Amino acid sequence: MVVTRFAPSPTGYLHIGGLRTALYSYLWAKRNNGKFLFRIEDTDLARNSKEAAEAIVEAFKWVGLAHEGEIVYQSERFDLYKSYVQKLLAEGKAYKCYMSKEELDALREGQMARKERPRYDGRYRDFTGTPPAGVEPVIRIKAPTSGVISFVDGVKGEVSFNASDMLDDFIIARSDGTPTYNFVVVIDDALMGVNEVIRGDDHLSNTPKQIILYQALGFDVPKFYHVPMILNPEGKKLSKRDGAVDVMEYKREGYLPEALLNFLIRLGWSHGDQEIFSFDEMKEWFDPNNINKSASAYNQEKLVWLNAHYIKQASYERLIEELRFFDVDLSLHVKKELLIDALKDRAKTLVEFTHLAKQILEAPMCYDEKAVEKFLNDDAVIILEHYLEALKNEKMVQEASEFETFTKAFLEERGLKLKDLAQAIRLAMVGSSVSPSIFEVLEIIGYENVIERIQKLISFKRS
RNA sequence: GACCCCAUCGUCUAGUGGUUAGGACACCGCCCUCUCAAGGCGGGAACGGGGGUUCAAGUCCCCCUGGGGUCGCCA
Repeated sequence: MVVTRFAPSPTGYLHIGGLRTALYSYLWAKRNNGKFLFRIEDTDLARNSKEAAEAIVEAFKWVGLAHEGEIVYQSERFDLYKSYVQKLLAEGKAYKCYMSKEELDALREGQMARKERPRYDGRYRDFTGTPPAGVEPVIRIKAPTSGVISFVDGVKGEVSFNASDMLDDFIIARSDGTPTYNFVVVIDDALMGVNEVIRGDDHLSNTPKQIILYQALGFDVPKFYHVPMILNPEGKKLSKRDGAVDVMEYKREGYLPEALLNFLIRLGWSHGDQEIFSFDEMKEWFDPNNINKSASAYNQEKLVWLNAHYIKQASYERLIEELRFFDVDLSLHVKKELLIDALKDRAKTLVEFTHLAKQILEAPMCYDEKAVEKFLNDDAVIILEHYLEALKNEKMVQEASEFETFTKAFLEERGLKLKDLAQAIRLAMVGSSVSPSIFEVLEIIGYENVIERIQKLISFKRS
């Protein structure tokens, strides 16, 4: 059975790159009827926060990736890790190192000055004398000093490292007794039964260290997939300066989670020429073995296009529900379906959707200057006034088709074209020269409000 | 600097020795049209460079260049 996991460290929000590896892990587990587990890597008590862990879980909920079982918190498993440290110590596979931080820093500085790769020199590897007083030791693993460590990565293919220029006796437990990252990752993955690890390729060079640990601990080494990083549009590492990296920021900006997921799955992976993937299709076809080897640049336009696509596809109920987050409640509006139909081809995000909706729902507070100048000259005001009179005399016009019939008859009597009046009406309705079809807008706004808005524009122009 | 990884249109990608190098986003043009979108049709646009191997190289090998990652008592 395939068991995968997502294991973020709670130092902030859920990063977009993290979400992508989580998605891949989730999909691969689902495709194989396996399990997708969730673990919070909070061994560094000083840097982690409860709030950050909660924020990540919340983001996970938003995108709809469900994990199996309880969330594992590493901070609650220190005793477990300690027992494995003791085991390695007892077996002579790890040892106490009494080197102080100052000594270590001095060693590194010297190495850097000589342009060498900074590394521990192994001075306590075979130490048997009496330890220096007043130094709490760290625990180091005895790593091989020669040979080659290689593994077959599901994405990169065969990768190998020379132990001699890669490894040193790295620390598995700090002087305060807490275990370090590489150590706990290995123990937890092994104990949780994780056998396929999909993660960012920034972990590629940690992998030989972890393999050493798997072997020292007597665990099976899992299959690794190192997925390339997401770059910014300039091809550099994605950072906060490049816009949204926090997943929840996408929610605030009006993106649908399925658009985000669809965007992420196509960043580095493909299924022929297909662009749009339903969640079921993702689960059916995703395979980490054909993830692209090269890094891909974040491309906002594609996300926007995908989002527009999913907005077009969304049901009335869904859209009404999503819009609540932006303080727009359409549920009681009599023309809500017409409104939604009119806007969903035009809004690229839900934020845009709310702006467009409000523009129609609320009478304009001001008018676009250029539009007034261009479409509301003296002749146009007169036509509009006549139109207003005619409309008042008509008593009641309701549907878009009725507004259209009425308007066209009005124009024909005067030998005018729709062009001569349409923009003036639009200006009266929404305050600008851009809107959905005016007849639909008129129906949505309703006879009485239409009259009011036309009157308002005329008096604005006349004053 | 050392080590590791990578390299097809501007971007995401298809391509696994023989292709007019395909699709999508973006861009441009046309159609539709009450504006703006949406939609339809069409267009420009790529194999980083140099050596090999081969009848044949975007595809295999080497070098260069360029990019990315990692080198913590962070994860």
